[in-house]
Amino acid sequence: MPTFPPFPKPSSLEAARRLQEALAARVVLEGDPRGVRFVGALDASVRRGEDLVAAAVLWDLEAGDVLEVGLARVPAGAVFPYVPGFLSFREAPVYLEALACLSRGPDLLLVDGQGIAHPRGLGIAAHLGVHLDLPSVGVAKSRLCGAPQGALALEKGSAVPLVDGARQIGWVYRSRTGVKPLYVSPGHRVGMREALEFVRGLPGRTRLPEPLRTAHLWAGRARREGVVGRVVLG
DNA sequence: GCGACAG
DNA sequence: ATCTTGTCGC
Repeated sequence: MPTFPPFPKPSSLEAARRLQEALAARVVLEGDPRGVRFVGALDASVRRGEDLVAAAVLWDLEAGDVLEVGLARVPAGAVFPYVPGFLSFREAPVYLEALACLSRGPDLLLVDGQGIAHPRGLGIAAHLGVHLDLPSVGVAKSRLCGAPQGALALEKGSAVPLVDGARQIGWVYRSRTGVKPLYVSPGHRVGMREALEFVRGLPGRTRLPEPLRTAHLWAGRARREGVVGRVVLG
C-alpha cells in the first residue's frame, strides 16, 4: 500500500474527543461491499508494557484465501494507553504501518473493534475508514455501548439490531450456533444492512470470520517471534 | 455516588 | 489484549 496520511496524535483525551466528533461528522453510512475482492483484515497483539504488534492480512475473497500479510511493530513508549472509547489512537498507527507493508491496498478494511457503535460514533473501524477514505466494517468480540433490541436466537446467522435509544448503531450477530455473539457495525462508506450481510458472507468455521482469525494468529506470532515486514503466501 | 467500559 | 492444561461437549 503506497502512501497514507500521517495519523495525528492528540495531546490529551479532550483533544482526541474533539477530533472524534469532527471525523464522525464525515462518516458515510451507505455503500454496498458486494463486489469487493481484496479485504484488509486488521488485528493487534500486545503484552503489558511491551511493543504493540499488528497484522494486516490481505484476503482475496475470490480465491478464498490470504495473499500476503503485513507485520509492523511500534515501541511501547510510543503507544497511546488503552482507554475505552479511544482505542483508535492506540492501535490505528501500527495498523497503518502494517498496511504500508502490503504490495497493494485493500478495497475494504475489516477491523477487530467497533465501527460506529461507539459513544461518539467513531470506533476504530470508522476512524480508519474516514482517515484512508476506504469502506470499512467493524467486528468486535464484545460490546462497547448500545443494547440488543430483543433476544438473539441461538442459531448461527441470527442477528438483532444494536440500538442506542431509538437509533440503530450496529448488530449483535451470532456467527456460529451457541457461541458468544459478535458486534458488527458499519465503519465508513458501508450501509447498516450491507455491513451485516458482508460479514455473514465471509468464510470461516469459528466464531471469528477467517480473515480476522488469520490476522489474530499472525499478530500473535509476529509479536512472539519478532517478525516484521511482508510475508507473501498464496 | 455507582456501574460500564472495543483491545 | 495476555497469563495457560486439561477438559467438557458436539
